[in-house]
Amino acid sequence: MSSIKDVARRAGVAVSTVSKALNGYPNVSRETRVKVNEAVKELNFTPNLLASALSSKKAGRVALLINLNMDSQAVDEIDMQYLSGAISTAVEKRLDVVTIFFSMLRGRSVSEIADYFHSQGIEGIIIYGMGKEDRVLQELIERKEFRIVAVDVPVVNEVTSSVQIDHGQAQYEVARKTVMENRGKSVLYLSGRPDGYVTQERLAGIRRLAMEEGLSLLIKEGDFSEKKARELTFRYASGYDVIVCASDLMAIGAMRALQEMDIFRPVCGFDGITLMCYAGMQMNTVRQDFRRISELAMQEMGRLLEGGSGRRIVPEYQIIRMQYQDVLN
Amino acid sequence: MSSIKDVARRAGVAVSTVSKALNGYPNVSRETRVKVNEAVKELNFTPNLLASALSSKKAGRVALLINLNMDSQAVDEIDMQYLSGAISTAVEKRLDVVTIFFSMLRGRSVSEIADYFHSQGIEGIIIYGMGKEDRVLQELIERKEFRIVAVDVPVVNEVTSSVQIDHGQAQYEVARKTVMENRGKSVLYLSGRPDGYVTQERLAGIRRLAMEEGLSLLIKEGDFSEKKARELTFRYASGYDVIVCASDLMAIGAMRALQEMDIFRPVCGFDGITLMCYAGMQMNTVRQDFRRISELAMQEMGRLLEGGSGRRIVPEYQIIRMQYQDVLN
DNA sequence: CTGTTAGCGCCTTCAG
DNA sequence: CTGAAGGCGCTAACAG
Repeated sequence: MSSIKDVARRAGVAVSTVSKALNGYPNVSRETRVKVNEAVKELNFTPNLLASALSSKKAGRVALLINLNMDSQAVDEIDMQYLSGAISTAVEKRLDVVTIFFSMLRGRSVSEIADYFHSQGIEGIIIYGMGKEDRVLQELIERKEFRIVAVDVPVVNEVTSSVQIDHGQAQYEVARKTVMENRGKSVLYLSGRPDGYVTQERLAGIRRLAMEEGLSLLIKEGDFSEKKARELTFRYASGYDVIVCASDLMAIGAMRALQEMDIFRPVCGFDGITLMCYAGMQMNTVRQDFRRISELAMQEMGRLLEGGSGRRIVPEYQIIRMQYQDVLN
Repeated sequence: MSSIKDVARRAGVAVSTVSKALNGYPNVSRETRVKVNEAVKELNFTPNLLASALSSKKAGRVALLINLNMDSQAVDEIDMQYLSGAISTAVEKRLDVVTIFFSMLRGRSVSEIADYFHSQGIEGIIIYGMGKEDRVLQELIERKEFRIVAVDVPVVNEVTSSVQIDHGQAQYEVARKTVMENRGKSVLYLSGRPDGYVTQERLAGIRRLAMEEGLSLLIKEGDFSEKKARELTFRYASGYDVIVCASDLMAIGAMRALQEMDIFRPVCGFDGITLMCYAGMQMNTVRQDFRRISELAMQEMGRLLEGGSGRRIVPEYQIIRMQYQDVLN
């Protein structure tokens, strides 16, 4: 590996000049810039990130904080989409990325975590699936020591932004479609974990629908759990016309229960994960593009890292009526 | 963030002494070691990885090279298991990890890739799902510039190891079980992509079985593709007693086809992914513990990074007869 | 516009 | 066993 020194010698200039030329500083003449670039090509020079980060105090490293829930292994798809979206746009933006699972942080205090990040040269954090009760992350955000982008959580300040779809509206529309199609008058709603931010928004959406359409509505906490959804469906489904679930996994659980009970009720899910196709389920769902959401998050991170100020972003969400489709087509 | 200097001052010793104490050098007295540790605690000192890496020329960073195939989104589970296993043991071993997708390397030459890794301070690479034809990775390994652990690929040299299950034996056993249970006399085998290393080993396994049991055997390239498996099943299944697939995804494809054809043939899969349960399929599969495999890979990487020499590791594989289980249990 | 000079935070000989 | 000094590769004032 050749260093900046070699380039300088080869180009017949000083190291600092090379540095400036490479980092796009304005005060470098056309000629020298060309000379430097030639030397770089010839030597196949690639700047040492570690050194550059140490020296400039700008590592440009961002941590992807994701919450792997090992309980329901079926949602890997979402996490992979998140990862893949974030990483690919990080490459474009020449940002370094480390993946960190929530479980690695468990039991550590906020300052321990902060120190850990600092010591790793991490300046930005993208948080996926943060809970409402998560005091530690909450505080990490409040400290404002890191640029943060929170996905699906409406927390913002000078240095943190949020990226999310409009969950309330999405829940409203997908539920509305299902109810209308089936002329339902009563709805059993299986909600997410009560400490999730999205849970509240989606609840608001279904409540608005119930209000507007004069539906009778029973809300039960399904905790995003397939199992729990199944149990709740067994208990309450017979008394309601339509079942609306705050996640696909719960919808699958509800479907399973209905099959066993041998009664029919229209069910609607939410995320639109591929699994649904494999499970052979047919229902309406919002079609979330998790990859895109994550790309946006990283995009926003890039802005923040370059000194942009935090703010809230709400990208347009899109609802695609999803029918049962054989995955093979 | 306090630096090593602060610690030195607080402990009343020189920076170099702190460094030695912290890095477990032998020539430091018991007392000073204690003093240093106290100072570290009090100041909540966390060494700066970037600086330490730059200075020592040992970054301890390892890249996870994974091959996300966006075509069949159903195998995210495996990749997530890989990631999660590798990352969690990397944390234990205090190794820094970056996740890199194959797609990010496409079109780049070997030396470009090598430079990229070097510039990132990457010393080790764990390769998941490398193909046989992959000249670039092949050469990267041959260069011996990086410590490498190849998962499921039997490539080794002084600085690269391999971690894998015994695919031949596994294929043999799972197929054997299925054939015996159904008293089959002929087998349709849907193999994986021809350039995959594991494909050959599994083929050898099924061939051995056919030989030993005197089965008639038809082998077709299924390319690990659900769609292709489906087509092949349509074409050939009726003439054979049992269908053996080199991957779960293909097994699902085969099952789908059989359902549509409305004929019954026992099918056996391979990996044992969770999806099978959701798809409502019942069949024998090897139960691979991808997480564990990845943990072993990282373990081995740790060894290599500490100067251990490369060699081949074949952990014991375990076969668990997997029945159809409702995921809710 | 270009070169000189300090560091960034840590590790590592080499004297003491 | 401990401390002083040099340097890893690069950036960032500051002079020229």
